[in-house]
Amino acid sequence: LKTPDNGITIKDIARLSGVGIGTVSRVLNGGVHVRDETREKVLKVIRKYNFIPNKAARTLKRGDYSVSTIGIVFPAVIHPFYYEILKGIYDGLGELNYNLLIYNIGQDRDLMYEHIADEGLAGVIIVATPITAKAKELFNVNNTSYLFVDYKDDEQHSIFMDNRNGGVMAASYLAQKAKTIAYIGDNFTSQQQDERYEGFTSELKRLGIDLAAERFTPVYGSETAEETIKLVEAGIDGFFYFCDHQAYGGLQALTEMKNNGSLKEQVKLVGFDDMEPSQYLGLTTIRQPAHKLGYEAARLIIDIREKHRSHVIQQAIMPELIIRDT
Amino acid sequence: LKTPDNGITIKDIARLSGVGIGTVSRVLNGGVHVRDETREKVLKVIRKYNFIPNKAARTLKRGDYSVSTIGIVFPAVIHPFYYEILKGIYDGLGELNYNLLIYNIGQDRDLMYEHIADEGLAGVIIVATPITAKAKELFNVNNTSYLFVDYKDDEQHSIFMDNRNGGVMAASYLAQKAKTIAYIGDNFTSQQQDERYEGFTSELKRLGIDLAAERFTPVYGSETAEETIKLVEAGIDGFFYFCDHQAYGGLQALTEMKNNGSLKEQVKLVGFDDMEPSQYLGLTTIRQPAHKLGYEAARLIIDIREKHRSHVIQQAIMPELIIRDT
DNA sequence: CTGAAAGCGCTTACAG
DNA sequence: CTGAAAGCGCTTACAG
Repeated sequence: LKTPDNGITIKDIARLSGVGIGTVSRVLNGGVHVRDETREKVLKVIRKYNFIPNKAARTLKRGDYSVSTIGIVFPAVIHPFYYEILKGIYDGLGELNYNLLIYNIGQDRDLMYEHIADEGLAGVIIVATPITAKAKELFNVNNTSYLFVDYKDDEQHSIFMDNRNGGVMAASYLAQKAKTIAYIGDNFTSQQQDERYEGFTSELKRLGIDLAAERFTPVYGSETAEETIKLVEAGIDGFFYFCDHQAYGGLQALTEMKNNGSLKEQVKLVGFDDMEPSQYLGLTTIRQPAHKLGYEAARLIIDIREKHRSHVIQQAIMPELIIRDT
Repeated sequence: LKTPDNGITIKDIARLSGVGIGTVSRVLNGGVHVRDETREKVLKVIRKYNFIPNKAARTLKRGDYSVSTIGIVFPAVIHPFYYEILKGIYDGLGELNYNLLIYNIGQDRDLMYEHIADEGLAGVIIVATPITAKAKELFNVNNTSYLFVDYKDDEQHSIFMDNRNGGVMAASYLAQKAKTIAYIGDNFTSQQQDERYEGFTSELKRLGIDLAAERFTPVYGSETAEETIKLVEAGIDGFFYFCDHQAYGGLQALTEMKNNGSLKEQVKLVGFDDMEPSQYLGLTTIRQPAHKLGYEAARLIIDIREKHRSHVIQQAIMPELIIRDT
């Protein structure tokens, strides 16, 4: 998790080169007011011992401003959708001149948050995952602002999709186009899926339609296609998938059935995300403006930091039904 | 570029809350051995003055190992391909427990490199762009290892695609499938394009074929499709595009022509990258294993740092011709 | 539970 | 040109 520096200090270098530490420091900082001969001597020792100046000491003494950096935390499993969000964050922070520090320590989340909290960051963006009460406490004590993205925490700043309404949109579309409707979801539980599912089933119920079947499969792999084929054979003609990548599996199933002549009637598919391939594949889907989500998050975290707002921001972004061939 | 802290120190907080600085520090560090009443009092002042502990002082005193962080530099314009590389870097560094610090300061590159150099990073990965001699000098003096990815610097550690051979592959494929061949490239100059172009044209020449036309268009937008239509009408039946996204424009042109009946003969297209939509679209392309490139880069920069190698690493990765429908 | 003090590794006036 | 010393803002034994 951490790497020690090699333990050599400016004092060692001074002793080893037979000069004072001030002289070593001068060599390190541009070498002005140092005799060439002395400088060479010191430089040789520095290189020999692979000396790296202690950054903390340097910063402390110099009274450096800290370069503005925003920390980013991703969930353990990264769906491609999150990369779209990351692009948005990168673009948004770029305009505001902030760097991104992406944390990547999977094993011990608590330790990670401890780190983040005393990193002195300008803010932290937490993508698509909750955090522990302990982590929140750490952030608070250290005055580190944080913002949830694509996740709704009722008591903290959050910017998120209106997943429930996305589910409603899918339901009302399929209700018009299909007779027997199924849901194929992700076999991982998530707030996002819970809400889409709730919106989808509630709207179906409101329209007097029963959900005919539901399956939960991995986002990647062949299972989604296989389940789709079975369900089509069982008479389902309308599918709502948790995400586009699962819908691609459905699309593949349909192509297969078309090719071997087993597809009897029209089957409608609705995805969720509107990832790049969807436009080329003609997939009807619920579009999440991922880039916008990230971009807005970037602006928001800076805003929170600067304005020191007292009220909790809860910003919902509405998805959009994109009707294509399916 | 930088933000000053608000100038408040632990000393101020101590004075303002009527306690010693040790007590403030204890509150800051978990609050053990502090009376609840005292803690609340101090916390109130901390919050009131929005005190953020100086990270440098903390780190220095604690003798913290520095958490291992690798800096990442992107070119000003980010092609989606680089995000694939980033995923690979993220995954590779994740396994090794390093964080990613993505620099995002577009305006003043030199100042950025200065920053990076005295950041005390475990290493720097520079994606698809050269750097100035001055930046190299800064990295060297501060003992900061760096590695070029998807760019070849003959004198520095580099991991890159064999773009020239990619061009050769495209040429030999099209030479078999088409009679009249054109190149449609990016209207930005880059090392990558220079090499693909060189490989492509050299191989055509070797096979006794003349390049019938070349055009340079923006990667995004409608120009590529428009140019493709014009060239097909002029008799071109084989296209090599700088990248998949330009080839998608070509694909779109073909679909359009097919639909209005103006497509007389078979036209072959070859892209470069093998981005996700390509597999769905049946695009023949030269695959660059972008994820692998990033993943290997992550392992390499750590290796360079740990082994303190003296010889320069020059690792070429071979692309692969993926034949699909076009 | 709390305060006073030492010291982390540097940089930078200040003398010489 | 060079050395000795102060001090950056914290943390953490050490007393009390």
